[in-house]
Formats: sequence, C-alpha cells, structure tokens
Amino acid sequence: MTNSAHSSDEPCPVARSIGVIGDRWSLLIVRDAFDGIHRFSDFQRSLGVARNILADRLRRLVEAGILVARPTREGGAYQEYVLTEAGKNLFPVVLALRQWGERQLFTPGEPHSELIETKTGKPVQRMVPRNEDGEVLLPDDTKVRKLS
Amino acid sequence: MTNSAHSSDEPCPVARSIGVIGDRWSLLIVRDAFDGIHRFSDFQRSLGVARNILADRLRRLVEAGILVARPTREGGAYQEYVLTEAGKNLFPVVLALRQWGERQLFTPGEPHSELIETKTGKPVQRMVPRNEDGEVLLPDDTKVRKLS
DNA sequence: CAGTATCCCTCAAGATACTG
DNA sequence: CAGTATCTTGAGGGATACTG
Repeated sequence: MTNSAHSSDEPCPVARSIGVIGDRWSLLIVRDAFDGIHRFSDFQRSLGVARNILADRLRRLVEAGILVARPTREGGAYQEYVLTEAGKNLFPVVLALRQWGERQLFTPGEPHSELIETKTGKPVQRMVPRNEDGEVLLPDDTKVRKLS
Repeated sequence: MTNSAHSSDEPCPVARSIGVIGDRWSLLIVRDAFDGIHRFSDFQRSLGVARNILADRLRRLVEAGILVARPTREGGAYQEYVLTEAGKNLFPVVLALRQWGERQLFTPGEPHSELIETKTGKPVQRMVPRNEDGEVLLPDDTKVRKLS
C-alpha cells in the first residue's frame, strides 16, 4: 500500500472498514459507547488513553459519522458523544470480536468482562464475578443476556 | 494503556482480540486466506505490503494459532499458510466488517469486491462486474451466496 | 520463490503543561 | 471538566539489497 492510498480508494469493504476503525482505540471507544459512556473523561478513564489521542479519535469518529457530538443537557459547555445509526451498526463487529476473543484468547477459567443486560434493557460490559464453579454472581434483579 | 500492558493482560475480550489482529494487515491476510491464498508471494501481490512486514505478520499469525505454516506438497522447500480452526472462527469478524463497510462506506452505485461462492463451495472475494442496472454479471455456473 | 537483513522515515501514541 | 499545545519516543511500515 503506497501512502497515497486512502481508505476510500480501497475496493474491498473489509479493507475500507479497517481504514476507518482499524486502529488501536476507535473500536474500543465504540465499545464503551455501547456501554453508555459518552463523556470525554469517562472514555479517558476507561481506556487509559492519552488525552490528545482520545480527542483525535473522537474527532475522527465524528467525521466518519460513527459518533455525533452534541451539547450535554445539563447546560455544561461541553459535548457528549453518542452513537449514530452507522455507529450502532458496528454492534455485530464488536460482538464478533468479543466472541472470538472469549473463545480463542482466554483460558477456560480466566476471568473476563462480559456483556450483560441491565434493568434498563441496555447491554453493558462489566467484569463479572464468578464463584469457583464458574457461576456468575450478580444481584437478583440483573438480567443476563446469553450471546452464544 | 502503559506500554508494559500486553494484550494478554486485557480483561476485555474485544481489547484482547484487537491486540492480536487489530493492525493494518493481519485481518486482510486472514481475508485472503479465506480466499484460498496461501503462498507468500500471493499474499504479497494481493496486499501490496512490504515483504518484511508480511513475513512478520505471518509469523505472528502463526504464533497466535490463527495460521499454520506447513510444507507445500509439491516438495517446494517453502511453506504454505492455512487457517487453523481458530483462524476459521474469524469468519464472522471479517463478515461483520465487510457488511458494515458495504453499508456505510460505499456510495450506492460504487463498485466493490464481494463474497461469492464458487463451484467448489468455497466462498471467494472478487471484484464483481455489474451492468448499469446494478445486476451482477457472472458466468452461468457461478453460485451466488446472499449474505444479507 | 520465499524469505532475511538493513536502513530509513513517518506517524501513532504517550507525557506534560496549559486554558476556558 | 474538556479539551489544546508542545515535545519526545518507539513502533509500524516501506524500500532495497541480499540469500538458500
């Protein structure tokens, strides 16, 4: 690939997608957005990414039409970032990566974060405590969505 | 993320997956492998990637258990790279990226490569010629798999 | 053909300080 | 709090020459 080759030149949709969200952080930002994170500091704390990089990635995701920046309703002078329809359409991508990772990259007993459904009906990724038998320990009122 | 944080430290399967296949080339190599490409030069020609980078990515994909390198049966001294089960399990990831890209990153009439099924039953990615009505032009004996 | 060995360069990423 | 500005570093990637 010469450096002049833009992602919009790529005739393959896979390559073009990778050109847009194929860096180390973008898809993790999207994952967090599915989690309901929408504020700069929360992304920053969740990811541990440098602030300037985060600012740049958020800007690029907005340019790509994956996120929209809109003023928060508490009248704060700043923005919140929410998924557009195009962004929400990335859910199968994130899910496929999650399932592959769970299956291939974790040893059987190894703890990992999972996708659970909260009372609001919104899926959220959390570290899920398990007992010795591998059973998930959650409050009684938590709904669990089986994703296999 | 401190630099000492290895992908195997990540508690999130999404992040860990990205740590393994989240660079510019690995998934494209996997995509080509689904295409039936398994020789060094063919990957190189298909991707246009530098040889040293390709060698490095192939090595890492083998280490990750996504490809196996095995001697070619024509007795050539060199290797061929084929997908393991773990590698084949990446199909949903590649497919999800493909579908998202087709949907979000291409203008309606814009030509792009597609996934078609050959007579052998093996799906292959090809640039598919279309006429002015958007109809796909293929030899009569080609089966087309609808992926939507 | 299938790589390896070098060299080089750009950019992603991090750290830190600063601002409205 | 939500960024911007600046500096530095290192890894990713490219080009080319070389080798069994």
